[in-house]
Amino acid sequence: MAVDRDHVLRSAAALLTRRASATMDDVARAAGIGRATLHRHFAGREALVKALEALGIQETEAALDRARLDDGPAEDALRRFVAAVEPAAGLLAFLVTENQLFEDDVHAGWNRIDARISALFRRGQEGGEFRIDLPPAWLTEALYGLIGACAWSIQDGRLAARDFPYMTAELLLGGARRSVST
Amino acid sequence: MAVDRDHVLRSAAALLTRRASATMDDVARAAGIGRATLHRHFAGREALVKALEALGIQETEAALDRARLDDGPAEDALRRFVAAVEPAAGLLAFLVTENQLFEDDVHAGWNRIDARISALFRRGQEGGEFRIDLPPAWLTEALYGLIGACAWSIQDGRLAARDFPYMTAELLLGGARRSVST
Amino acid sequence: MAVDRDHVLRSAAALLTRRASATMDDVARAAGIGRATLHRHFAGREALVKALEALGIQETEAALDRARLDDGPAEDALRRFVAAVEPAAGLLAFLVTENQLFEDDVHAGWNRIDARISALFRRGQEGGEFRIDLPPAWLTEALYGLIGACAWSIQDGRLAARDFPYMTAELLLGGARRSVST
Amino acid sequence: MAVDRDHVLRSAAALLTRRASATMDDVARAAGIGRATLHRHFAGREALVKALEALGIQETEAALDRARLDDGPAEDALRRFVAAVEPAAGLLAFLVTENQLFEDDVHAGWNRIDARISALFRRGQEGGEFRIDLPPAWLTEALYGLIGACAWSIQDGRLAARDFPYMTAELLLGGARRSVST
DNA sequence: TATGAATGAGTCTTCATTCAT
DNA sequence: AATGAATGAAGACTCATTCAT
Repeated sequence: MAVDRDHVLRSAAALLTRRASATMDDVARAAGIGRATLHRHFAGREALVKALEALGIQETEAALDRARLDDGPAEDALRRFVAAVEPAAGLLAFLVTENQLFEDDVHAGWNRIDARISALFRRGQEGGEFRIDLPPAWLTEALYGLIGACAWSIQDGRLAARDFPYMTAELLLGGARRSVST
Repeated sequence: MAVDRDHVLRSAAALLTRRASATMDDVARAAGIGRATLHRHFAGREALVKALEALGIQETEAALDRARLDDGPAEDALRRFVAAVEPAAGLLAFLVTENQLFEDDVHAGWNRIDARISALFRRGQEGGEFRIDLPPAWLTEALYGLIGACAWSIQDGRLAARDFPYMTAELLLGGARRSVST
Repeated sequence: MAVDRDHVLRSAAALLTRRASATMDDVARAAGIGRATLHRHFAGREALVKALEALGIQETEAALDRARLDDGPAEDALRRFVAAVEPAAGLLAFLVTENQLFEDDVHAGWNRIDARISALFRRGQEGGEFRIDLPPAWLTEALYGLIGACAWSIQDGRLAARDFPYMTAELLLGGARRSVST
Repeated sequence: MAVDRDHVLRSAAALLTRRASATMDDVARAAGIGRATLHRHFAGREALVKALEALGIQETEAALDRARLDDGPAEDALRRFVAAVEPAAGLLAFLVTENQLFEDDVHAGWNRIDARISALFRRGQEGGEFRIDLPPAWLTEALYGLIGACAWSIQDGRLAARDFPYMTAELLLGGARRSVST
């Protein structure tokens, strides 16, 4: 009964996102296997974290692909991305808080993601959709922050997962202020 | 040469906010004292973290007080709070990511803060300033997320500290979209 | 090569009886295992001491059982007990000097032992075998003291283990004075 | 208000006899002074212990002197010694359990005491007062054991201090058995 | 392959001791 | 002389990792 490597990764992501200091023992127990078996799947803690990072990068980039960021209004593209990235929100939140030991390929992947999202905001600014007093880099960081806040709220049961795209996109796009023209 | 307990707390906050897994040895070195002396000031790691949490609660509540949340337009009150809380942004980010061992007084303090900020958003909604499709609880969480994102950006040098209030308040209030009426 | 928990306990007893301040490292080395392995078997120093106490209680009570204290002359019963308890003399001496953290079950066990030995002395007094000017409680304490003295003498090589029962029982029963009637 | 060095020694003896692992802090608090002050009186823990040992040796030898061991029947001499040593029983018990780091003068003192007490028992044996099947060395050890048991019983409140000489001497001399000729 | 047992490395904590006042 | 503050050294404990079955 070969233990599914992906299953281990998923449960590890869920656990480590919530509590970055979780023990390898905790991770193993969360996956329903023994410590030693966990070590057979991932050479060590570092390898596990790297695998999580790689998975987060991969799923985020896949979400970016699915969102076709270059098509149509930037606002719609952003909504598509937020909806597409929802399943990986936990992994993304994990990545955001682990922003130190990024090395090599993970760092490169993160840069690619940054660049694509920033480019989207820039396109929106140049197209007159987005305001220009908030730099794309900050809008990108803010998006990460909102995704993280949303993911944590969902994990703690304060928010329903199905509300994620609306809450995140609406706040980022329109803010809390009541729109003047409405 | 009496070591100031407050000084130890400040440097510990700066370090632990950046790297939650920092060793007691690291914390001591950051404060310029020995491990044993650190233990004289804080009975153990747990006591240190609790002291940090208490400080974060305290400073955030002080910022809420200074912002006079009940005075004038809710939007202005929010701006005042964001500006007032800026020095404690790192502590606040630390609190947000440590969302587990909240116990007793810290939990109570956090609830007080939550209640006051939520009440501000509710006042804004009832006064017609804020949109009503985003619940106050989510707006509150989003504010935490933005403050955290901002604090991390500043710590990593991607954002200037003096831009904190504007970036945070503007995004939260107006969003990225270009205002229709402009 | 599974390390026997009982073997660890035995060597720990031998060491701690001799030197109560022995390090966990010392205990581990005496058992031929590493510090961490010792911690796998006993959650901590306190747990180890409690296990030793429990073992001492258990072996002493077993010796009491084997000695059939209620059968025949009290003097013979006492001789049987002293002979039966000899292998556990070190543990008993350890218990006597650790007379503080007795809690819960250990305390209860110690009380049971006290009661049974005191009852034996009382039976001897009531049967006319033992003098009545020395209270049973003191005779019991004296027995502990003699057992301890004997155990220490053996450990330090000043006395042969096979002489233990004779030396202890003879002195306790007859004292140093030459018997008048002999 | 010069703190009395002897007072510190006395309270330290009382504490360390009860709990050999007591902290220097505990010792200082028991003496009503600060840790640092304790260190002004005794260069270190080792020095304190050595001072205690020296005091124990000194008081025991003084008791031996006062008892005039060579005068009259050995039995009476033993009674005199037990009575004389009663105030130092706690110190003696401490010495008995600390039987390792005896070095130099302390060891020599202990040997002197051993020799004098053993000589007393030997004199009793040769004079026909004491039985000859229990070697003087063991009788000496047994005396220490009984003194220790008595001291512990007194400290724990299970025995009155004024009963010490009778209980100890009677048991050691006559044992528990009812004397035949009585 | 999976796992209980064992352990080296490293962190946390305490204690005896020193220092500055 | 006495003491609060500071700390080096050492012990207790945990965790990631390896090994034998």
